Amino acid sequence: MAATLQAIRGMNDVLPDEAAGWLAFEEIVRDCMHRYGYRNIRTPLLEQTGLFRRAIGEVTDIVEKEMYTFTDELNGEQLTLRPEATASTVRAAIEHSLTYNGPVRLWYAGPMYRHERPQKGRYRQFHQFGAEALGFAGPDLDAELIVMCAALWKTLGLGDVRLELNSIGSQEERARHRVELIRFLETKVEALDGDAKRRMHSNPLRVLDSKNPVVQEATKDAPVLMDFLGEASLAHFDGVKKLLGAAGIGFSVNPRLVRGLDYYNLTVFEWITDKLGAQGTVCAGGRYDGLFEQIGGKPTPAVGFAAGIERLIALWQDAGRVPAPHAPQAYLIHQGEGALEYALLAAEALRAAGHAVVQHGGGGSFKSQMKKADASGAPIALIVGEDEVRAGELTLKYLRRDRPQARIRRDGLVAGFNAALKET
RNA sequence: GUGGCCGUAGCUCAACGGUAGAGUCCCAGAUUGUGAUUCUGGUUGUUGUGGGUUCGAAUCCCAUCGGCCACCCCA
Repeated sequence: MAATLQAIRGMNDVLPDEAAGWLAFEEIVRDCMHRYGYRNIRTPLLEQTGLFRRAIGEVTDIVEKEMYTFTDELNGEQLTLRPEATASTVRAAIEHSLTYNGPVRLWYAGPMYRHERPQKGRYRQFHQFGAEALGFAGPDLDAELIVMCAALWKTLGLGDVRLELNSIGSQEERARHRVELIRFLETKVEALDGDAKRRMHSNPLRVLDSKNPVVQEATKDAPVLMDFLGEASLAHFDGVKKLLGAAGIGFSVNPRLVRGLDYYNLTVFEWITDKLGAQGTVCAGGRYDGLFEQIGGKPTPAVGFAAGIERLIALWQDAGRVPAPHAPQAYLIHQGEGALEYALLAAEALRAAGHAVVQHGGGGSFKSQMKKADASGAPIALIVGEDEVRAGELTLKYLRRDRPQARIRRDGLVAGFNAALKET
């Protein structure tokens, strides 16, 4: 036998037992998006590498070392598996002039790819859903997205997520703060660790959310970005906070909250849990008013978020809220002369009426068929033997209730079955 | 990319230098047309892979692949 083939590291099979939960989860997300007026968009998993380099930022970790990038050997194009979907969504919006007639609300879901070392809640192929409100400038959409998330957590029954909020202002405001921050960090350089020193010039904001207590202590009097925000930025932030207050959504302002991707401005937010170990961020987003221009579109304000499906499903499981998979309504056992054809047609009649009926396959003794019927979780076993075929009937046995089994007429099958289902 | 722990039956695990085992699951029978309990019997392995040490390796050593967790970073 050839060497065993296995899935690529960090890319997981979602097996049927678990996939049932995924389907239920996705259905809840779809329903939520629909209720808020967001329309689905499906973009390719593969894009030109340049899209992500320009959108996400050349000096981010994602672009520098985490992208699955390769050359298409057939035509020499540089391609990348999407590490996130906002860039693709905006690219599609520009390419198809989606905001020509005014702003649009969009949502997506699907796999993303980042070449990181796998650990709890972090995989090389992982799944996100997200929403993007394109063409809206005011704080109302920032708030709407956050309110929508809160509603979704409520539907899912997740209690252990908290909201952190910040405003990172405009590019100009960040630039002025950056100068002051670097000046401050240079005075503390002996207290900084290697990571902090490295980032001091490349991404000084990142130094502020270091997990190293020594670095935290040394930077506790660092210049705060919030103090550099002008009137317009502060008004926008106040608008968001006021709406969240009105909606009764609790949050804490974290002045050190920054986002990993370059395209954000003004509002940034994260939904965080303490229940998933080191990967506590379950959903994150913010405003990205500059992104359209950055990748060649007309200036268009926009705001969005992305949520990690694996992380949310893990939380959902912890909370014990994942619904049990649907069992079939009946398991159909057959044995003897003419029973197979008879059973097949009976099953088809029930399925046409909307019922989930599993017909036993692969032979086996009557006893083993009964065992399969039990294991299927179905409330009812339907039995077809030579007796039933001759009589034009089926035997109906309740598997989960102590009720006598009964014969039902084949020509009144659907009605008889419906009546029996009510007794389960 | 860095570090720690770990890879034995489909699953959960034992054996820690001397014959690879248990539970569970699965299959069959007890019960020839009636499941989930019980009893009886049965199948299941290149001990992740490749080298090395040894009379002898699941066990010790090295490499490699994979898993888990953390760092970095992120959803």
